[in-house]
Amino acid sequence: MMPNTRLGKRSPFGSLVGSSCPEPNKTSTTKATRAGQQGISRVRDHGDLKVPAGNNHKQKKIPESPRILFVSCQMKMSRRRRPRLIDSCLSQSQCCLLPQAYFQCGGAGDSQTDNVAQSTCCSRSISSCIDVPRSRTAQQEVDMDELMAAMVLSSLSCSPPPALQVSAHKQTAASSMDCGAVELSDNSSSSGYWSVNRGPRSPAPPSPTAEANGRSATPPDEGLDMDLDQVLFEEPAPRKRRNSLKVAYQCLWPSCGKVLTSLMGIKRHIRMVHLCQGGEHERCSHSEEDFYYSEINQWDEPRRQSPPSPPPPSPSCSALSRSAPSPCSSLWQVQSEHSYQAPPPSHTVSPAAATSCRLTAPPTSRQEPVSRVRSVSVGEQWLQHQSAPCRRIRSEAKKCRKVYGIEHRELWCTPCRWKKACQRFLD
DNA sequence: CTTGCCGGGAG
DNA sequence: CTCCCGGCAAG
Repeated sequence: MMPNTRLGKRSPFGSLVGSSCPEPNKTSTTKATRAGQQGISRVRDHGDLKVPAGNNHKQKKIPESPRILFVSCQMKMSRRRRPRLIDSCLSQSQCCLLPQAYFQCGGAGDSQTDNVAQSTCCSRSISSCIDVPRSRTAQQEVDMDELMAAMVLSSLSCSPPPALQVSAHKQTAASSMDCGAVELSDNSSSSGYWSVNRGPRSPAPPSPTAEANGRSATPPDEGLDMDLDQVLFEEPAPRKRRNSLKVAYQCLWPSCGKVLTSLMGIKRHIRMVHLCQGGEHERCSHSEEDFYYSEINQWDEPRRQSPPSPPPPSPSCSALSRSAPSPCSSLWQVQSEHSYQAPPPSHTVSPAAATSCRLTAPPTSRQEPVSRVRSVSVGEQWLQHQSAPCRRIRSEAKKCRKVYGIEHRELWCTPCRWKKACQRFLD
């Protein structure tokens, strides 16, 4: 046999994933313990997948795409949802086990330190803000682990802050614009951004009064409806973006939902309206507003239906849940990222890819995205998917039972007769 | 409920 | 080894 390599029956990867559970005593293993071990190990095995390096032909390589998705989704999590572990990490002022260039979590939130961090921007000083590298030239091969972790923890550190003083804010805003511009012009894949094809620093910063009036002075015709049924999620591909693509940014703040077409506008809106309303300067770090808007891309089609005003938010919904796509669409978003998960039948991926739990080919390029939404909830969806393992989908493939029927059991292949995995109609 | 199939036992 | 089946999990 292959000890410690089987997850148990119906393992998430079709019995192809190793189990981290030691096999205590085969003969004395009761059903209950077996079942319990399965349940536990499934969840856990996604965390620490133990896939022996190619010593078993049945082993499948676990794709990296979930992480990529995770990064690209730029998961945003409210403090409420912060895992306790990370919470304790934050509370203890411990530097998280992350590349500090991406994220540092300091406990005190010293404003002086913040300033230092902003000025050096790539320094390794402890800061309560997210330390976004000012320039990462040609780092397209950024470690996805680091990115993922950075995204998670940076999002966690950016819980809704109360406010910031205006004077301090301007300084922060300036540097924020600076870094933001660099980041936008940077490769989008490195930061989870979808870079908007805008020249860096193109618009001059508007006057503070204009900023203050930004909420009401927003052109109302920029309201875009997030047609979540048609939301497709892709990896950033800015170069392929067509000219007809409209980009808008929706504020994810609870009870807001404002949509602006300008990145700076939405940042300014978030910063001014939501982040920096009271005091507490240190909570309002630059780049924090990145986590409170979501980019909406819409192809230039005459499909606008709704009035431009933002939809009335449901009072019971948080920003996360409000921005959450419907289960269907988010599922599709996730699935579209993972070739090993079957797409829903109504989308453009060919049905052949539906059985891609076997990890055959990467997902086909989908050429008809109508709109895209970077939203908080995709990360959560990803987490849910992580805990709901990639199971062996009941495929369309015929099985002996289906083909011949129970009455012709003698025609079945032997494994089918033995209630094993069918080997005649492999899918 | 059905279906696929893993784990395990009997011979 | 073959053969069979309990039982789990997904649909």
